[in-house]
Amino acid sequence: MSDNLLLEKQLCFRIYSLNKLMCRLYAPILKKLTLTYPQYLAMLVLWQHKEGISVKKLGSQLDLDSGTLSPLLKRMATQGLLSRIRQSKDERVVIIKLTLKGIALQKDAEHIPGKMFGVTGLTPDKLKSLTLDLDQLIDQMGN
Amino acid sequence: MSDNLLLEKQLCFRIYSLNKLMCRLYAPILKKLTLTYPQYLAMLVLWQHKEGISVKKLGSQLDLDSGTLSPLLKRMATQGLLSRIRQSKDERVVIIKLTLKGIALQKDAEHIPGKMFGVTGLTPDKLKSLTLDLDQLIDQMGN
DNA sequence: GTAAACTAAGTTGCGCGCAATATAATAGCG
DNA sequence: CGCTATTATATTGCGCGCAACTTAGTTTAC
Repeated sequence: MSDNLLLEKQLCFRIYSLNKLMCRLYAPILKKLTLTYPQYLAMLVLWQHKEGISVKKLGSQLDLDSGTLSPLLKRMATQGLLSRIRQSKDERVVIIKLTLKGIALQKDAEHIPGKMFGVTGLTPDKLKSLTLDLDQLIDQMGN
Repeated sequence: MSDNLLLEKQLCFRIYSLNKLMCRLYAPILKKLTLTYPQYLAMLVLWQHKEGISVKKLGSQLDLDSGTLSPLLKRMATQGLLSRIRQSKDERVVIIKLTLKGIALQKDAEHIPGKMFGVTGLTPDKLKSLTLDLDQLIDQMGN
């Protein structure tokens, strides 16, 4: 009976733990913007598409399906951060567009990346190489 | 307005995506063992503690609190994988102990780490260095 | 020895993440 | 044109993950 089944040996457990840690560190910061962690990730995309973006395209960037996004976006619409409008040209498509309130949140978020970078304790070079490693891994694992 | 808020620049998004990818790749394999991904992680600890372990200690190894673990362990007990017995010496403590069925599952799981390592496409050296990097990051971020 | 503080586990409620399914609109093909 | 296949979004149900709270048992301090 080999010891390959030790928790400490699993790469997946490190990813799992690190993801939880990230969420926990972001949560109190994002709470001030009334955003959850996944909502923040959605906002990152939406801030780059102030002209509006379909649920489908948003989902492909975030790697999330409509089963996750539909209720998430509905909650954000309730908060007044975005509007959900069906495209008349193709009635299947719903376009997500930030409201002025949603756009305004960007200013309050601008300090976050720098702050979190500080928390990681990484050097810029180390961040870059880790980013490359993770991208390669994500690519290899089939996304 | 700098571009620090680009999704593609975020380390946290890579961790988030990679974690989801991991779950998706493990899920079909673990389904054959009637385990979810978090349940599998719990089993890794339990297979190393066949004499039994308290919910508290299990939680500290997995970095999960009783709010997550209690229902998870209850479901696993329902499946007949483990027993939950209060310690007479200290009635607050519940000891989790694998059943014969739970112990037997280990044989069916032994092929998983090797299989998943193959999926990552990593060399043993690369796995080792990535593991060190992630451990350092987890450590720095305060666990 | 009793009140207060602490600890372990459980419960409730909510937001994901995803499988499975449903609904409705469009595209493609004969 | 009509029928099928495909596409976009939404819904349902379930298992986390965690905050907030509850319950019950133990420790501490006076």
